[in-house]
Amino acid sequence: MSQQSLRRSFATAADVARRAGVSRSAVSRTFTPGASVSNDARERILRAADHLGYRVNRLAQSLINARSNVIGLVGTDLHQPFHAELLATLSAALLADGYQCMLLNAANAGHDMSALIARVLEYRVGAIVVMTGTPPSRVVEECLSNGVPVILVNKLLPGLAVDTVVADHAAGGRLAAEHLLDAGCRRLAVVSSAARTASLMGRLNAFRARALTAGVRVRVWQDGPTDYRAGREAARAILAEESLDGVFCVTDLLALGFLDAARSDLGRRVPEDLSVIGFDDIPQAGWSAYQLTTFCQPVRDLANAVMEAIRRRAQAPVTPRTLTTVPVQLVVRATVRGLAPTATLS
Amino acid sequence: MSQQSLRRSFATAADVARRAGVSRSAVSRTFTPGASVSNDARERILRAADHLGYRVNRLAQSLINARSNVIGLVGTDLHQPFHAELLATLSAALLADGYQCMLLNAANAGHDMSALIARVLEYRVGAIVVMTGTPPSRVVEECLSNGVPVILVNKLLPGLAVDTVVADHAAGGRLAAEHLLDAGCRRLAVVSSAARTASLMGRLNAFRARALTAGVRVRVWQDGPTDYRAGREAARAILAEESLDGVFCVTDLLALGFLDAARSDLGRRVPEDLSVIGFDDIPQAGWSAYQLTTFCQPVRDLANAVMEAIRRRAQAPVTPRTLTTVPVQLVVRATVRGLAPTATLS
DNA sequence: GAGTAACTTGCACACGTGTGCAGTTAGGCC
DNA sequence: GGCCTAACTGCACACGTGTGCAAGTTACTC
Repeated sequence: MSQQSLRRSFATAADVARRAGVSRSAVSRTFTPGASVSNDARERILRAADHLGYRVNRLAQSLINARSNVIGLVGTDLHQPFHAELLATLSAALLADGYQCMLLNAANAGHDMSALIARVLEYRVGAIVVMTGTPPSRVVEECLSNGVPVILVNKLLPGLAVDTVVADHAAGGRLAAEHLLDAGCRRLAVVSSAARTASLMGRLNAFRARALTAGVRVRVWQDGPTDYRAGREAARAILAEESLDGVFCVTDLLALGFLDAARSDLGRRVPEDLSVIGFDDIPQAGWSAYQLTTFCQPVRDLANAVMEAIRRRAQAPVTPRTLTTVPVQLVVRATVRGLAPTATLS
Repeated sequence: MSQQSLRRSFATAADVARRAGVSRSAVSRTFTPGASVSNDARERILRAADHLGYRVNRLAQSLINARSNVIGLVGTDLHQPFHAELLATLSAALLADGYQCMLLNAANAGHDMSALIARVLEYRVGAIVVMTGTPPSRVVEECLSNGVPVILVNKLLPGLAVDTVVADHAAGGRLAAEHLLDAGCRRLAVVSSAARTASLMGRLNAFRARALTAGVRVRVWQDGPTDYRAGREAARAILAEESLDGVFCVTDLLALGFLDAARSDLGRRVPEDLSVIGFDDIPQAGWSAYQLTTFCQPVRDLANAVMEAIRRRAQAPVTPRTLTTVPVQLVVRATVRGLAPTATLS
């Protein structure tokens, strides 16, 4: 295909212009929607561009516009099912809208996160979406003061002009309590983690508040991370020391670990002796070894809300901050007593 | 912090130079490792830069160098546990080495993938890593002819000058067969998918070949995707029509679905009646509801090999293609008859 | 003290693109 | 045919940075 440019680097607009016998401006205009080029010239240019394998240099383009259409995606624990699903959905939506995603894996959380965000600022990203983990507000302020919008998913940073998208954690916690109470559970516990995230605390507090309304006290466990292993350890600790009949785990991973330990290590029957509810509705929750009753956090709705916020900021950068709440939905399966659906496994 | 530049955009090197009373070159050199600046000037410049919140504009920088230190990461099915883990590990390694990751989620695979790669080429990425899915060789050729190295993980594209990193799928398949034969299984099957990937076919063929060596024929199932649901369906189809005592699922997700269907839908006892082996060692394989015997595909080694290849190409772009094979490791758990470890669950 | 080497510094050009402005051309209408 | 409008085209500047080159400065050696 390419003749002399075999080992050379990319063709430039000037190369295309030379081959098509026009000025470089014409080439630029051909690739700029809405610009004015004659059909004849456009056709010659497109042919030349195709022949040379021309690709617009976004670096130069973004340099002019002072802003690239790259979006920074910040996240931690990307391997966790829910985070992975959110990332997959969000990145697909961004790509479909013509954006590019720069992935910031803040694996070693905390102070590292500011360094990562600072690095991505060097690319003049069009926006930064924080999916997981909480960024220090100093960094967020820096983004905002430089005109880079920040969008937070499932976390709250009051006092900053950031758009925020959250699932309705409080409704989930409240419904979880009601569901367990309806099933006749009276000795309740909630299993959370040492990370006092806004989303986790929202679920926990709403659960406890609703239970108290019914005169039921709640044993609270907050320790370790929010993964499978922590769920198992919570079960061993909690179930050994007191007898419970209803547990709300603020995360599916916690719930699945809790379930496994309760069943195989501690010999409890679920849901006969013990009811368990999770949160997130990760794929594993639906696997037939678990059939966990949980809450679906609609990832697609979250992603859509984020896209909405990005588009809004792109058009009008100075609009006031926005808070979008996405409803959650109870998914009834088979880990709550008496309320199991007439089991039909597809 | 910022005085007049509150709502302004980013500060430039010229701004810093003005404030520090030096030329713009000095600023550039201050942020270029190994360049020559006096300590006095450097200090004044750093102070001014800090005050103004200066960040090097990588767009302009990469425009000069004709190459950015952004790496394109191509993948499909990012929500699948193994893919998510590979992505998490690889992105962390890249960030630790000073690179940035541009994520290309080729969710709607096939022809879309070329469009995505073409788009990321516009950012003059330093390299492209294909983690999942197979890119059309036309696009790969375009990358190479433009001097953008391509690195393939777990797939083979013969005849192209691409560096390749693969796990030792053949060894895994062979060992799986041996492990089942050692356990006394004689009625074997392998469960794969309709996707005839090099990695999947490598596992399958080696398994079958090794079994044939022992005079055992193998029932082969290749249908649907490589997920949990497909594993269940395979179990229903295969176990209904013939009696088997050893099954190798080429993916853990397939194996877990197979296990669940075999146990709860079809009433088989595992491992007493039926032995099952998976591949990948995703976290769920170790959960106590499954305790799946499988092969660990060492994600960290794969990531390291990729990093190695990137560094090599960065230094010497014209070195001949490289093929790195990463060994896999049998993880013995409890789904193969008679060979379960003396169970101690930590 | 002179010569020289090493180190600093600023100028000016280059990277590849978008776009305002002015100039040119084509086409329609009287 | 002359005039007016609309469409098209090219020039030249701008974006923010890296770096070769030459000029300037400092320090060291004989």
